Amino acid sequence: MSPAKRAPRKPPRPYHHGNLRRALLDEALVTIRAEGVEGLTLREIGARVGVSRTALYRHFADKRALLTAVATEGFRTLREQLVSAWDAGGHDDAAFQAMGVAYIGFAVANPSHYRVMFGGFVHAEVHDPELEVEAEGAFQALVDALAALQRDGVMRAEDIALMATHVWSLVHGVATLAIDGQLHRTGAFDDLVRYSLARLRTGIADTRKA
Amino acid sequence: MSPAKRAPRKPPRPYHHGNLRRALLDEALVTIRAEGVEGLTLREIGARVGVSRTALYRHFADKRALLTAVATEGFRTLREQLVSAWDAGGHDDAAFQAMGVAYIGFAVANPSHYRVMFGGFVHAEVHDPELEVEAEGAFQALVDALAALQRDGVMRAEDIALMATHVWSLVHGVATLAIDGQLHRTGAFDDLVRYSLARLRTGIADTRKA
DNA sequence: CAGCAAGTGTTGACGTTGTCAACACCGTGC
DNA sequence: GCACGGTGTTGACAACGTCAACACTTGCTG
Repeated sequence: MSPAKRAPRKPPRPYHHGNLRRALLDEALVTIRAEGVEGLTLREIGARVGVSRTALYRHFADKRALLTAVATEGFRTLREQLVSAWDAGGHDDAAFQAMGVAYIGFAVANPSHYRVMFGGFVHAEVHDPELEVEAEGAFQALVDALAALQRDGVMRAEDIALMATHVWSLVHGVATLAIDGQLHRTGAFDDLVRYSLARLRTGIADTRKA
Repeated sequence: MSPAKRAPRKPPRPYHHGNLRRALLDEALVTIRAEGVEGLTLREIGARVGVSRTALYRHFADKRALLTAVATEGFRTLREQLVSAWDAGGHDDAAFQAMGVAYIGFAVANPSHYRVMFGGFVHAEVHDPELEVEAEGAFQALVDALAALQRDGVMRAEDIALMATHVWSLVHGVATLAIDGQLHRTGAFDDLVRYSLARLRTGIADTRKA
């Protein structure tokens, strides 16, 4: 055994962590992914990062603030994936379908994270400006794509916010029902996604003659 | 002050409650409605019913079981309201729209209750047979209506489970986004509901010549 | 009618959790 | 070289879900 009981030389971890906020956020996301939102405890993520249970309070006001930050990152990631899908395609009809698949895919691949974003653990009359910005950004990705399609005469030339919200509602609905395990009634999940996006498209497509 | 400290004559409440399960369920729903799911504590609802904190365990296995029962009642109420809307109309296109309005209306009028049904507080790999039955019943109301409309040539003659799930996804999406306060970007909520249901209808309508 | 068993409700206690208050350590600027 | 704000720690507390042990009540069996 090492004789030095006190004053250990070269402690492997200095008193100040360096970027504890980042580390806590990462660890929180890992834990949520593994055990769900309900399984997240402040004490455990502190321990996992190698820090005491209340160190977190120097970086987040409370548990809700931590979850809000997690949600904010989720919206940022979601927007990136939506934009990627849209840009990878030809900014056309097919690319729009790909965006829908990407949205639902994000939710299904990260169910617990998605739940933090929409499950009511956050906000509830509290407005976090940073969260609003990122959520708005993800929504805007959808609006931009629809605007392009309207311009090209692919989609109806209607109130774009209304149309975007309609589209969002559908993919959000499919995503949350899938996450909640409510889709066992239908056959293959991929078939449902394809069908639903096709019917969505029919509903908002421009049917005028060119 | 009454001299009788012990052995009070005629206790206003007998030892056995009579129908404690029913009372607990009602009180739980009232509390959830008032303070949300997160605000529900077993101790408080016990106290509110005038019973000790653990009396509840004679009627529900644990907190989750109580919430599952609340969710089950929610699905039952939802089905009733859907069927009412469908039957009140002429079993036609307009009645179907009314069903959509009723669905979203239920969620918006009972946001916390709706969240218990879909927010992942329940099931999560656990299957409650009674819950499944009621959830299935609500879904079936939708299937029945769509089947009638397909028969009448109003809606496309496609896989009915697929179509019903698509419809369900849309109304569920609108409902949850509304509950989560994510629809402030759009204008009047009623306009969105009308628009969304109209576009939904276009997407699944039968366009063949009669 | 005696008594026993199952059902129902109570009290006490335990471990866990989020959070606050008070204190300790660290780095930087005067 | 020293004060100070930022950062991390320990101790404590109330609230919560849940278990175990006990008490009362009702209804059945002999």
